[in-house]
Amino acid sequence: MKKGEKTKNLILAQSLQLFSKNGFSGTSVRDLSSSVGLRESAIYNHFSSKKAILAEIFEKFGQSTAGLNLLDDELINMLNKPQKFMQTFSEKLLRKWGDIEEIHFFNLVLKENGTEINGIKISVNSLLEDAQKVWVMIFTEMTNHKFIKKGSPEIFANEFIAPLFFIRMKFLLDEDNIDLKSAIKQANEHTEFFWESIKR
Amino acid sequence: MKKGEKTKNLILAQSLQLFSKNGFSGTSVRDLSSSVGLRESAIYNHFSSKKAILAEIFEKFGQSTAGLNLLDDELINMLNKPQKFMQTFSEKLLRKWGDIEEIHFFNLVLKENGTEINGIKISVNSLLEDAQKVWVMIFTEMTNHKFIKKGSPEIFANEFIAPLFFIRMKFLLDEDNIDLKSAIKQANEHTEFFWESIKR
DNA sequence: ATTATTTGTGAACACTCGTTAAGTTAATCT
DNA sequence: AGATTAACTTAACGAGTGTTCACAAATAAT
Repeated sequence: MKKGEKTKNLILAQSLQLFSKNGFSGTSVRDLSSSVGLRESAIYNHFSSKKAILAEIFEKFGQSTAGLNLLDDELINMLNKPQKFMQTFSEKLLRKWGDIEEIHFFNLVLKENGTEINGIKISVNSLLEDAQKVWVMIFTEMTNHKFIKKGSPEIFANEFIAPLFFIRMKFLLDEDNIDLKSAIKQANEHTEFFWESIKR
Repeated sequence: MKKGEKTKNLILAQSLQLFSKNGFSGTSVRDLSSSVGLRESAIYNHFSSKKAILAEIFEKFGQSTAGLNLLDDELINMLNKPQKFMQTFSEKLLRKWGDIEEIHFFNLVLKENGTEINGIKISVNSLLEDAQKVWVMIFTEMTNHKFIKKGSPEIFANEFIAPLFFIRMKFLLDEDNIDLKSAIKQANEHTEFFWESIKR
């Protein structure tokens, strides 16, 4: 890796960290540059503007917070054991959400919710909707194969996902107070409770 | 009401609006003053600093987003009809959350989450925890009187509240896309689904 | 109606902001 | 190795920041 590429990644990483903590407006280019040990002007060798940094952060981290990429073969083969499936999935999801960069990114989305960037609106909403869509698919599949009882997959999806986001906000949001253990514990409690409502 | 008090309230109202949209750092004193038709220096007749405005916003709106104040006698007398109780309460809560000032305040808390103000940390978390505590109380009462089946009131509270916050974020967050009707509809679906899990 | 007080303006302050240009050092290529 | 390109520094720009101060206008009290 060339030197330029290296510092560019460093700038991106530090920007994510600072933007998520102090917000985009609350972070100056001088804050950024000094956090990577450079002068402010050096930033512009790698990015055309401060906004361009934010844009590239969203290009890099913006996809797939929903968890679609967690659906590997091992997991898909569990579809016929819904409780096991949900438990395994939610633990994987929470572990992903517990990653420091994912935490920073979530904080950033909350802080910059509503901001336009390259004509696209940053939106907490779309995070929720993306996650919901995945689970509507999953529950549709499960009802079709009669692995769970009949009912609206949309409602099932809402009821399953909402507590996971709730847990995320409670245990995986405040950087000084991350508690992955409690998060997973409550997610298991949730899955157990939820399973009782949808089993055949 | 004297003139001074009037403009002070105007400044507070406009500040809540602008801070919630552009963030504290993203809003200048000149933005504020011009939004109420004044010069920037006039602001300092009513507030000692920009930060003091933010502090007073949190003093004014910061209490009781949890919904404790919605628990009037009419509602308490419904405790023995849990489904009716939950349905009535959540509709009241969502209507409150659908109020424009409440929407702005929620956006503000999301944006300024983690910021210290007067030594107190602004925190999304405490909003969730406050709401949860209220419902732990309620479900404890309901289990004691055997209005609902046995089980952990903490889990019940999580399972009941999480979807309400989920709904809030989906339908009562983006100012240009408020949909109270859908919010209430989904809350009713949720209550119905949830009721099946906790009825005796 | 006159005075006292409150609320507002206009201009300025010291400082920080994002960004650019010219020149220097360091890394890469042949 | 020397030549070429990439990466960084120093210095500066115009504009915007929060805040202050002397003064003017409007309101409230006598």
